Amino acid sequence: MKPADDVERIQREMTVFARRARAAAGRMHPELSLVSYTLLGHLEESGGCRATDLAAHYALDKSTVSRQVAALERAGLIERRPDAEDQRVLVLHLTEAGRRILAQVTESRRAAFRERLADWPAEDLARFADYLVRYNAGPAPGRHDQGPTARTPD
Amino acid sequence: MKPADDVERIQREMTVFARRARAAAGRMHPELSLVSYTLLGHLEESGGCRATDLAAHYALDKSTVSRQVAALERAGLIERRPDAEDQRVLVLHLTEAGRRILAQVTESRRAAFRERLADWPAEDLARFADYLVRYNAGPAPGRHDQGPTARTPD
DNA sequence: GGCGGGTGGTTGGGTTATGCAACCATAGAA
DNA sequence: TTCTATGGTTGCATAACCCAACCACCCGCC
Repeated sequence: MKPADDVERIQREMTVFARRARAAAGRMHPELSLVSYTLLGHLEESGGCRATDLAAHYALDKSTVSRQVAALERAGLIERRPDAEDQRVLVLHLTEAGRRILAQVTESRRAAFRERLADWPAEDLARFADYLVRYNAGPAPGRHDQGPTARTPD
Repeated sequence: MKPADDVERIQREMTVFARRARAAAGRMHPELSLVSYTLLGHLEESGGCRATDLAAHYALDKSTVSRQVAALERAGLIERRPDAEDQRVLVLHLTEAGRRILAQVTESRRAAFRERLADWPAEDLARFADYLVRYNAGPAPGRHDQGPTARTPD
């Protein structure tokens, strides 16, 4: 099979996945949208970061992230701490409640995933994850985002 | 690495991909949203299908698909042909214009993908695509969709 | 010390995508 | 025929986005 075909398959299947994941997330956890969940996950993984970092990483507008973050804060799942280095910056951290909810949803999602991935060899699973990471590590298509020296889009 | 960790990585990276793809799609092809593009792609691949099939496949609501389809028809990219077997059914087909646009966008997207996937061994590419297909082929998490004998969600 | 550009964040405004529920038409079984 | 299930459409409310305007702060430079 030609690589170009694989590229198309990748695009298509990724989209299918995304759509279903969104639907499933909304269905399973009305309290935590897929985006919110993802943001929380990112916070946990990064151990706290700025709103701008989130925006860059997910190719979202500042304002969108700002609102999402505000909602998460209102819900008591994260807190914003001023940065000592830079007064403009608000570093986002998970609260205990946030950590708890996140773990809960993660576990629930994981269970669902595990079910459908049950018959996958661990090796394939790892390789699949590696592929995704590798893919996303590259520059975003048609848009510059993320990265230490991310420049503003326009 | 534990499989559970890989499962989480997969979820997270898929989401990142989805977000960026959406952003990039909107930026590159204002005329054709990511969803529309995907629907067209599905039509081409399937050689015509019902709106319900699309909804099931992408875990979208009937109404959402109905509107998207209506928009695509207004844009002259698809046409709805009554099914001889079942008068309720409208089979969706790509028009010439639709086929053309689709090819155009596909090529453009493919170029972007190719760029970032340039240094991937063809073997990895194929395997990556296979993983995605295999993943999506399974039952949707938290929701039953698609499939010959798809039962209604609720 | 005071300016001016650049960056982090918020808010106002408007658009689009989506889901849910209600409704119509047709198919199929009782 | 009547009753139920299925394909589709439409009304309505909501959520998520993006863009642009704006405020606060950092930094280099006068």
